[in-house]
Parts: sequence; C-alpha cells; structure tokens
Amino acid sequence: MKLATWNVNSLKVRLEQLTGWLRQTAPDVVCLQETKVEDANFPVAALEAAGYRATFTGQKTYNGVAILARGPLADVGAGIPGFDDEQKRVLAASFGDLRVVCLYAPNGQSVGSDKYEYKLRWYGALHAWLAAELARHAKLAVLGDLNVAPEDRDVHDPKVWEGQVHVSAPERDALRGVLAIGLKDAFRLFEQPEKSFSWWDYRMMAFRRNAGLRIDHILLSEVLAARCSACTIDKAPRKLERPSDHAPVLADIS
DNA sequence: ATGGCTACGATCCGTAGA
Repeated sequence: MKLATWNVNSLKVRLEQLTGWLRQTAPDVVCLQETKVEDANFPVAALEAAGYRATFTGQKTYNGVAILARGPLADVGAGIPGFDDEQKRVLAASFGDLRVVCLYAPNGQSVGSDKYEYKLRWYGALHAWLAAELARHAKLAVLGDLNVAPEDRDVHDPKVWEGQVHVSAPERDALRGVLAIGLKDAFRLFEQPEKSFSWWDYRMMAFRRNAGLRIDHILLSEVLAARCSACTIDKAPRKLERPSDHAPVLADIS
C-alpha cells in the first residue's frame, strides 16, 4: 500500500497536475494540504473519475486539507478535538484498519510573532490529541506539511536558517515531542540522498539550486514503521510548469 | 543581496506563504 502527502497550494490551480500524478503514481491514500477551496466547491467528481473517494475540510483562500483514498473512508473528524480553531488544518479518517491524520501545520511567520505562538500552541494541542489517537489505533499514519525541518540536514543552508522559523529550537522540540509519543519519521527509516527537500521557494530559482527544506513528513506508528519498505520524495511535479512549491512524499507499507 | 514568486480576493495592491 502506498501513502502520500502533498501540499498542492491551491487544488483549483493544481487539479490537472494532481489527477495526472494520481494516474502515474497510483497511491492508495493521499493527504492534501492548502487546498484553498470551500467544501461546496471541492472537485468530488473529478477525483471520483480518477478513482478516489475524498473527505475534506476547507475554506476560501487559506488552508484546507483533504484525504483521498481508493475506497471508503470512515470515522472522519475535522480539527483537533477541544482546540478551537477556525483554520482548516486537520482531518482524520480511517481506511480499513489504517488510521490516517492529515495535517497542515501553521507557518509561524517569524519567531516571536503571534503566528509563531499560535504554531506552538497548535503543536501542543496536536501532541496531546495524537497520543490519544495512537492509544486507539495501533496503525496510525500522520501525514502532512508540518512546517518544521527536524534537523540541520533537512535545511539547504543551516547557517542562513539558524534560529529562523521552521528550524527554531522550540519548533523542533514540538515536532520531537510529537514523535516521542511513538511515531517514526518514515523518511529517516532509510538511507536517503543528501540534501533531500520537500519544499523550495518560488523565488530565486530555489528549486534549480536545490535551496529547499524538508518540512513535509510521514510519521508512522511502530506497527506501520515495521512494515514500511520505502519512503521517497517525488520531485517530478515540482518540475512541471506552474508547480506547487511543495513536492509529494510517499511511503510504501507492506 | 533581506528581495526576488505565486495564489487569492480584492482591485490596479495587500496578505500570506516558508
């Protein structure tokens, strides 16, 4: 089984790229972020024609997450229970006995800003909730744009980024805390090329210079990690005309 | 080099992303 996560940066703009990629890659479960589409306008029919059921929670202009699967999705829940938030960033659903959590973590803007404080509060609430989810579901997969580069090797130029948002110590601690409940960074279960990233700025020809960050992640419970045979970043969609600034991340589970 | 793109909803620029 193939799991994937992709921040599409507008599902409306990227719909054809997405359906083409689904045809080529044939993932079983896909988590999408930054759909930027209200639920009433979600492209249910186009995705159904591509062979996918969808559950989604979105809003105009900002945020929005969705889970696609090659079969029915059950026990859908939007948001972090008990964490009041207008921003559509969190969606959970079950695909068979697999529990899937799709996340679009706050950006944080700059260290010390209100948005940074919100990011850390969001991570605190996420941590507590995921611990409960993991207690209920041994087969838990958490996928999404987590907006944190866990280590310096996940940053193209650690000196330039030192202390900045996405790499600051409190953010890395927050992500480590989430992993500490019993989740593995699937990408680091395997030998990987140096300078592997999942996001590149649109500006400054960042993709061509491979000036990126690894901020999109697949986190697997112990049971799933033991059955994970590969985790890769698919850079192909980032090379297309009018791409998302993020590349999809994929994991194979036996 | 502190900007540089891109998407969006609002106008002909501001907000946000990371």
